[in-house]
Amino acid sequence: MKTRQTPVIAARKSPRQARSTQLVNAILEAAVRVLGREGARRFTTARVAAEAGVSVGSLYQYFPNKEAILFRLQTDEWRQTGDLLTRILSDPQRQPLDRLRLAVRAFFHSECDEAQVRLALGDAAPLYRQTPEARELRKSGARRSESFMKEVLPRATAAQRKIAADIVMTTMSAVGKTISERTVSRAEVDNFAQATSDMFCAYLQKLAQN
Amino acid sequence: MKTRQTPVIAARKSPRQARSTQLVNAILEAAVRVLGREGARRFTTARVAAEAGVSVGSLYQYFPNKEAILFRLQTDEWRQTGDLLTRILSDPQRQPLDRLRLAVRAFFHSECDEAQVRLALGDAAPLYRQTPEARELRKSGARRSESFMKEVLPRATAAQRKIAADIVMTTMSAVGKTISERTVSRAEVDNFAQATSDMFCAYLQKLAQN
Amino acid sequence: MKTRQTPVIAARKSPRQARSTQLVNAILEAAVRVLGREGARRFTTARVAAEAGVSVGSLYQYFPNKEAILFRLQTDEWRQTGDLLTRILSDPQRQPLDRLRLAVRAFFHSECDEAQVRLALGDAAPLYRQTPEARELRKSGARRSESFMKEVLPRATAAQRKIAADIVMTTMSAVGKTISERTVSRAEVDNFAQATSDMFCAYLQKLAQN
Amino acid sequence: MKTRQTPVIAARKSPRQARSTQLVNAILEAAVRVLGREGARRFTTARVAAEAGVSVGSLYQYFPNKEAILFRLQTDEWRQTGDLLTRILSDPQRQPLDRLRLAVRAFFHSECDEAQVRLALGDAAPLYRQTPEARELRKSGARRSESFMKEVLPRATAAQRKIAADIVMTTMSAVGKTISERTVSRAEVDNFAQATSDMFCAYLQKLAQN
DNA sequence: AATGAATGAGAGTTCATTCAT
DNA sequence: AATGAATGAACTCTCATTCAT
Repeated sequence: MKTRQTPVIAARKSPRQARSTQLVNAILEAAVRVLGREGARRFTTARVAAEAGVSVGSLYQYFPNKEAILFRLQTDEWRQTGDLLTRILSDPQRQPLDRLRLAVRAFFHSECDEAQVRLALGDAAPLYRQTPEARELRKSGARRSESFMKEVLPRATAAQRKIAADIVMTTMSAVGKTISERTVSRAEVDNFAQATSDMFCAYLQKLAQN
Repeated sequence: MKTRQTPVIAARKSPRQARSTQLVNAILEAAVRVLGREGARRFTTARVAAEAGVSVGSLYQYFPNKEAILFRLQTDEWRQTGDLLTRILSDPQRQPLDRLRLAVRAFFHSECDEAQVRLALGDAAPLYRQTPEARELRKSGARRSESFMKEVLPRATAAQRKIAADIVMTTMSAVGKTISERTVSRAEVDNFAQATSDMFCAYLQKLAQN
Repeated sequence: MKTRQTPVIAARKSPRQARSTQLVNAILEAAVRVLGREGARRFTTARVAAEAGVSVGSLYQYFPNKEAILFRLQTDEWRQTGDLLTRILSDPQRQPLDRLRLAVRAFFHSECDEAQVRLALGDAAPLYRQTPEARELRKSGARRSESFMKEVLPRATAAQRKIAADIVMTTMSAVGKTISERTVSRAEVDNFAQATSDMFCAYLQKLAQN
Repeated sequence: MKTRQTPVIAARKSPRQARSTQLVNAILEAAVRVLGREGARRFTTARVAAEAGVSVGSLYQYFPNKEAILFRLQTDEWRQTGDLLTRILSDPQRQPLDRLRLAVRAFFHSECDEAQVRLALGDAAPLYRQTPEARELRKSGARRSESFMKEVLPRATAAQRKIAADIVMTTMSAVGKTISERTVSRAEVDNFAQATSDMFCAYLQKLAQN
C-alpha cells in the first residue's frame, strides 16, 4: 500500500507484564545500537529486530511501525532532558542565573553524550515531527522556562517574559544540537556552554534593568 | 531560496558549456520543486529528471548521484546567504551593531522563504553532511564573522573574538533554522529577529566593556 | 504503507513501442498461466514477473499494482465477449431468437474455456470490482442488450424492454459463470445452453404476446 | 443472514458441550461481524478472535483453520436457505407456481440481507469451494427441486425434470447472488423477483404443455 | 482448557543506478 | 550525447499457526 501520511505512532500496547517491558526495552536498546552503528538510513525494522534478538513480528507487536520506535526514543530523551532542566532550574539553593549556567552546561553535555545516536535521531526527525506528543512536550518545556523567567525578570510583562523564555530555550536547544554534531572535546563543550551562558546572562540582566 | 536564473556569463561560454549549464540549472530548479512539493522522503532521481524534462541518464551525466544534487543545492544556498551576510556586515555606512541587527533579520527572513524546501534539505542533510566543501564554507563563514568582530570588539584578544564570533554565528544559524521550521508570520519572524539581536547586542556590549 | 482504498488501476503507460507491447503481453500471458496454475491466492507480482521472465521492477513499469494486471485481464476478456455477443445478436441474417440461442451457446462455451483462469479471476474480483471501467463495460452491455430487445419486443414499453434485457443478460452471465465453475463436458454445456435458451425464448415469446 | 442465536436445545447438553457451543457461536457471530465490517481481505483469525472476546488459541481449538470458519458460515447459511426454500416449495396450500414465485422472492430478499457479508463470503469462496459438504448440500438442493418439479411437470420424463430443476435452481441462485452485489432497494429486488418468476413460469408452463 | 506472545516466510512496492540503443 | 527500460536488492508490514505457560 500506500505510505501513510501522518503515521500512527502511539505504542501498540501498554506493556503491563514484565516480559513485555523487557522486550520493549530490548527493542529500544537495539534501536539505539543500530542507529549509532548504522545511521538513520540503514535503520530498518529487520535490523532492529535482529539486533534485539527478536522476530520482526514481535517488534510489530509492540510498535505499530518504524516511526514509533524512533518517536519513543526521542520522547524518552526529551522527557529525561526536560526533567533534568526542571530539576536544575527550580533549585532554590542557587541564584537564578547560576542555575541557568548549570542548566546550559548540563544540557550541552547531555546532548553530546551518544552524539551519534542523537544525530541519527535528528536525521529521522521527519518521521515523527509534528505529532501531538511532540507538541505537548514542547509546550511543557515552554511552561517550565516561563516560570523560570518569573524569577529572573520579576518586573517584566508576561509578553516580555514569554519572548525571553522562547529565545533562550530555542537558542539553547538549537545550539546544543549544533555542537553535538561537531565532534568536540569536553573542554570545548564547556567553553561553549560558558560563552552561551554569558550571552544569556548579559541579555537577561539587561532586560532586568529596564 | 531565490529562483535560480541562467547567469549572464553563460553567454561567454562555448555552446557546449552553455548547454551543460542550462541542463544543470534545469535539474537544480526541478530538484527544488520536487523537494518543496514532495518532501525529502519522495525526492528521487526519477522524479527530479521528469520534473526537469530530462532523462535519468542525462541527470547522471551531470551529477554522480542523488546526494550530489542535494549537496549542490545546499552549497549554492550557503554561498548566497554567505554573500548576503558579508555584504550587510561589511557595510561601512552603518554602526556595527546595526549591521548585525540587519543581518539577523535578513538571515531569518531568507531562512523562512521556501521553508518547506529548506526543511526538506535539512532532512536530507545526512546525505551530504561532512563533506570537505561543507567544511570550507563553514570556515569562510567563520572568517567573515571574525573580521566583523574586530570592529565590535577592537580590544579583545583573538581567542575572545573567535568564541564570540562562533557563538553568534552558531546561534544565528541554529535559531534561524528552528524558526523556519515553525510556520510563522513575517511579524513573528521580525519579533524573533529583534529579540535575538537584543541578545547579541547585550552580549557584545558587555564583552566590549571588559 | 498502507493499503490503498480505491486502487489506481489505469495502465501506467501506453505501450507505444513494439517492445513495450511485447512486454505487456508477456506479463499478461504469464499472469494467465500463474492464475491458472497457482490460483488467485498465490497470484503474486513476483511470481508473475518470474513467469514472464522479467524483473519485478519492469512489471511495475507497466502496471501500477497487482490489481491492474487482473483488471486488465478481466477487461480484455469482457471486451472480447462483448464483441462476440454484439456480433451474434446483431446478425441480420437470422431470426432474433435464433441469435439469442447462438449467443447463449457461444457465451457458455467461451466461459468454459480456461475455466480455471476465469475462476481465479472471479476470486480476484474484489480487487478490481467497482472501478469506473467495469461500470462502463456493464453499461455498454446493457445498451447492446436493450437494442436487441427492440427487435424481439417491438411493442413493449422501454421499461418492459429494460427489465427483460436486464434479466436475460444477468441470467446468462450468472449462469455462465456458475457452469464454468462446475467442470463439465462440452455436451453438458450444450444441454445447459439449450435449456437456458428455451427458458429465455418461452419468456420473451410470452412477453411478446401481451 | 439472520442473527445466530444460542439454540434452546443447548440447555440439554452437558455443561462442557454447552460451553463449546457457546464459544463456537460467539466465534461465528464475530466472524460475520468482521466479514461485514472489514471485508474478506482483512478477515483474519486474530481479528475474529478479538471480536469474539476469545483467544486465538481457543479459536483454533474449535476450528482447525481459517477456512473452516468461513466454510461453516457458508454451510449454515446454505442450510438455512435450503430449509426456507423447502418450506415454501412444499406448502400444499398453494399452487406450485405461486410457491415458486414466493420462493424466488424470499430467496432474493434473504440474499440481499447483509449483502456485505454475503459478498465477502463469496470473495472467500476459493477457501472452501469443492469440499464434500458443499457437494452434499448442492445435492440435497437438487433433490428438493426435482421433487418440486414432479408437481409442476407431472408428465415430463425424469431427465426433463432434472434439467428444468437444475436450470431453475442455478438461475435463481446465480441471479440472487448477482443482485445482492448491486446495492438495490427492496422495491427493485421485488421487481427483479417478479421478472425472474415470470421467466420461470413461462418456461415451466411451456414445458408442461408439451 | 485457555491464553496470547512469538514466529518468520512472504507479500507488495520503490528506487538508485546501469547500459544497450 | 541522450535516452529510458531494466534490474533486483531492500524495505515495511501482515498473518496463519504454534506452543510454553
